Amino acid sequence: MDINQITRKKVSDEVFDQLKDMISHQVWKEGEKIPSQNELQEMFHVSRVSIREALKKLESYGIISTQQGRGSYVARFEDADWFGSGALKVYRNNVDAKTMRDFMEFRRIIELESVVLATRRATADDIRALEINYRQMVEARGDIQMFADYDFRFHELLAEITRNRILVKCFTMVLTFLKKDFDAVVKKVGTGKGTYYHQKILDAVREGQSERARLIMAEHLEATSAIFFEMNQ
Amino acid sequence: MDINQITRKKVSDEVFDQLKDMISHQVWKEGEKIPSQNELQEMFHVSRVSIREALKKLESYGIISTQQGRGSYVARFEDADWFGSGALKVYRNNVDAKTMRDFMEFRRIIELESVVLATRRATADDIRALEINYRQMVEARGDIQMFADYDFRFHELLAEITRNRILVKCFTMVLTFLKKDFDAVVKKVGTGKGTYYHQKILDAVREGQSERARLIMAEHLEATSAIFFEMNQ
DNA sequence: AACCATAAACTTGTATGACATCTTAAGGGG
DNA sequence: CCCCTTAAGATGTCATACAAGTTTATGGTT
Repeated sequence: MDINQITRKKVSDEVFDQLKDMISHQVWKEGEKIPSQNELQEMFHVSRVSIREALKKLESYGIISTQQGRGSYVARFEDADWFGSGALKVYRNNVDAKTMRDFMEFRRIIELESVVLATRRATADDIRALEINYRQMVEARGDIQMFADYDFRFHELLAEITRNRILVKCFTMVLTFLKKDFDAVVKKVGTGKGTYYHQKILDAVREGQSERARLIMAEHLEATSAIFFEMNQ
Repeated sequence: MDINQITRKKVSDEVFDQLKDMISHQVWKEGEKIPSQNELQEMFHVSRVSIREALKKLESYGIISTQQGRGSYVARFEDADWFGSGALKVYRNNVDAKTMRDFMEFRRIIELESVVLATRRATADDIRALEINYRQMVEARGDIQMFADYDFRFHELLAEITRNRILVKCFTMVLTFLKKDFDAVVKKVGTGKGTYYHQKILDAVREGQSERARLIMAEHLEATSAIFFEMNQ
């Protein structure tokens, strides 16, 4: 059985998490100055060392920028070098509609190319992995969250089958960002549509018809993002 | 005239840079343990605080992982969350041929889609910016490095014209990684081919023919990567 | 000899105090 | 009013000590 890891978290990490959440909830907005290290020290009742370590991590993530003699300032989303790092989650709560559209559009680019390359490069084992995933997803129809996880995993599998590590990284980055919305859409539309599209994509991949796979994926994504924008109009 | 910024760098940043370079040059290989903080302290003749700050930055970049009581270990490229951060440069020197191919393939995906979207969304100002860039590039034929920079900028402009921030970020990430190779190819083939393709792409964008723009870009990239692989066979 | 519990040594994490360096605001003399 | 000096506030660095986690050494028991 699994033991609950009871590793006490490091003080500096707790401070980091709290500051991250506070910035995420816009206690201090983009470009604004956060309290000085002395003030934070008194707020959190920890040593300045721990405060500094937390700030250093935030700075490395591109969430704040620190200047000697002046203080630390919350970075602008534009400038922030949020890619891949934990910074993505920080900004997730307060990106504007335009940025969401950008993410959706980018996802489309990645996934359409992904399914084409995957179709060309899939081995027998890859096909089998997709089939297993499909079966598991169907069987999970009772548990919508589990269903959504298998759904997500199907797309991830396709990315992995391309054998392109950069593509996989990008895919993971974008889909991690969109996971919550992804789940929301699945819960909205239920399990029917998902299995329908996945089966047709799986067939196309199995038969090596990359262009057909691409078209079905395009339909699939179209339907998904339509629901999303309907929910967030 | 430009004054040479004579800001003395922070001690911790100098330590960071040196450690980064050492890891980049595989003084310690992936998975290996780097010296303890006490040893580093004596090696660099700085306080442990500065060492710790440098290590914290490396850890935040995903270049090392630190465990209390054990030490710091160089992260594996696979696990490293190198996206966007300075970590990319660390691994640049010692990625394998497969990863290079992945980057090239990914660049192709990004750029082909980029030029299509750019063609659809370009304003009169955007066209003008591209024309100016083209003219500057032609005029810079005498200085091959400046020529390469304008060349690079042309592609970057196309990405920006899509107005998709995620696309731009990804483009920048990949091209920053490939910049050195990019320059090398330009220096190899000279200025003729570059101006030829850029002009044809510019024409297609101006006339709003996205499919044609895409095809020429495909040719352009094909030629470029052919040279690259020829140089690195 | 093999085993195991305990202690010692090593490594990272946190706290405290002091001072250096940089930035900005305040104050004072022209 | 302007400029220079000064002071106050903020971050950067150093030294020291101790806490907490991990590995190694130790020494006795079986």
